[in-house]
Amino acid sequence: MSPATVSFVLNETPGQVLREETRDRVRAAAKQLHYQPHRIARALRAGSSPVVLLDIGPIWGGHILDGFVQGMRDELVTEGLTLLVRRGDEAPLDEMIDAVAPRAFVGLPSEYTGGSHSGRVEIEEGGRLDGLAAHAHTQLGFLARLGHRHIAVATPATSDASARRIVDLRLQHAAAVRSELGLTQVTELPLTESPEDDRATVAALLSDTPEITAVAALDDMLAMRTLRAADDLGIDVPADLAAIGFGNSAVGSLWKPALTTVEIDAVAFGHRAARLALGKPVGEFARPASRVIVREST
Amino acid sequence: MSPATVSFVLNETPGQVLREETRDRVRAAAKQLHYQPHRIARALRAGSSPVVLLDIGPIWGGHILDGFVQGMRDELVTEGLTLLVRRGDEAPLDEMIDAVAPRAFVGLPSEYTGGSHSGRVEIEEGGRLDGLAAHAHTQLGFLARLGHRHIAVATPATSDASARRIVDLRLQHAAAVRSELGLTQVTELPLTESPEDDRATVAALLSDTPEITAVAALDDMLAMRTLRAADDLGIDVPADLAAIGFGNSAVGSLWKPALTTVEIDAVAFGHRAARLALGKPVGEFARPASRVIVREST
DNA sequence: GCTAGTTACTAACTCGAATTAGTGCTACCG
DNA sequence: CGGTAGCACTAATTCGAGTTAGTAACTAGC
Repeated sequence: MSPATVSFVLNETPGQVLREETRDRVRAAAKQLHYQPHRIARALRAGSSPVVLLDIGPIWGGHILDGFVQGMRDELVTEGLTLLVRRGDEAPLDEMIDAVAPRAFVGLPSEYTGGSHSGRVEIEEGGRLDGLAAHAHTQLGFLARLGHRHIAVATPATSDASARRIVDLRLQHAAAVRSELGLTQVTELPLTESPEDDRATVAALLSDTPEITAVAALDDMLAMRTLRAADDLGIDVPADLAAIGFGNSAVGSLWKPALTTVEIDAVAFGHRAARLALGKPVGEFARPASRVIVREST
Repeated sequence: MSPATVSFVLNETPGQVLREETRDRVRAAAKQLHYQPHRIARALRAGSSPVVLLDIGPIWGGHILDGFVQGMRDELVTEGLTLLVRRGDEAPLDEMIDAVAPRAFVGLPSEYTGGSHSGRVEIEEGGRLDGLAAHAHTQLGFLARLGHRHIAVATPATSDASARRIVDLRLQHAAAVRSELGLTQVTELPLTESPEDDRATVAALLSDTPEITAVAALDDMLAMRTLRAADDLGIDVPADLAAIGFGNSAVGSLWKPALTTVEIDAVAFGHRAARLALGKPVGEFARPASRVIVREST
């Protein structure tokens, strides 16, 4: 068995004429010897590892993320690629790209700018139809249809720059759909990790701007912080203050009152992201990318 | 500049006599040419990528995980290694090990058995002093000291085999510390994703075994499911039923009543895991690996 | 027996870095 | 002038897979 012949068989090199019997012999030998191609050597030749790196921003988590990852994986396995996920708290992005040499890189709105690395794709999620802007539309539109005009947007009171960037991006989307939805005002409501502080913040906001009748939160956790503060202040939800979350997390349905929230079709987003990263054509969304799950808090 | 000389300088090969001026010239040239050593080629020579793969079981999440990852990373950067984390829902473990060829592999109690891969370390977390057994001791011991004798352990009603394995492991730990703590009985309380089902399960358990006065949950989420069910059933917490969580997650302090929980020193565990994986000696714990955060639910 | 066609072979080389053994050159000392 | 450090060089190899060009061995047809 020459290395060349073996290579032709195992990699099914097109245009190579080999007897079927020979192919069988090679395959049998490979099996018997438990031949496992050395991936690093392959990667060296190919120029990159059979890996796509997904960089998650600091905010996303839980339910949505799971679906997104799932969707990307579905798409990548068809190409024999493995998905690697980097969370905000893990190794620095550069270090990670350097260490694994991925075939492609997918970043949700991130700090990462510039870069000569091949196959790098940035998803800016600003899409009017399928990005965060659309989700803002879904969330605020629902409140608008219920008659709310003054709405507060609950955000995390973070000082982290990259987290802040995402928050600002989402506030911009909210502002962008404001007039279209006939909303009078959209105010920011920055919440912390402390229930006491949050109570004070909510109380201050409502006394400053009593016209506010609803809170749209950037995630379910923030919505629940709001509900907790409202409960502490003796505010009736949803009669005096409605609240809607984002992401349809598990605790939301458990809360009392059960949290109304926006669910997004994360799996479909994952598919899209993967196809984009691989340079394959992305199709249309089969159904709306986000929808409201109505429960008791609105 | 010969390749050999350059290699000696850049890798600081010990035992090589070189003039400082030459070293400087090499370094300057490397900088000017933006020399970036190709990691895959390096990995090929070294036999593995400069990466340690951490495999998280299906249960862990949130707060604890963050600390653990942080701790491992602290330790690994000193060796120039990058930490990669695999969650339960991502690519299969084999595929991932195959794709990145990590220097070492760290698995929390997992399905993964056998394996010729070098540097693979399984952490069985059964340690009496510093593992899950110790945490069970911390959690149940606290309830025992409050006078509880019949305790229910809230578990996720999962059918997933690997998740089930971890649950069983933790139930075993609970059973193991039972007699030592003077507890009469430790019963399993399997909770689902449905508040209605949970309410029925809790009601059934308490009518079958009215002696039960406390619930110890395997994580905070399960503790909150229990609290939700208790609230629905009109059970007074903590007077008629106490509840303690595990993991000190963010929502726990937000809940009403605020959740008593067990916090574990995840960063220290991360350090240990990394040192273990690298074959370095692991020291003693400076302080208890877990402690109770007392709030209103007990 | 010659030619053409089929099939599998050998040998050399790529990817990029690291490492070894051996060599050449300079400078200094006795 | 010979000997010996001190220093940097050349050339060859390794890691494992994959690829290419050229060739050898065999069979079939005329």
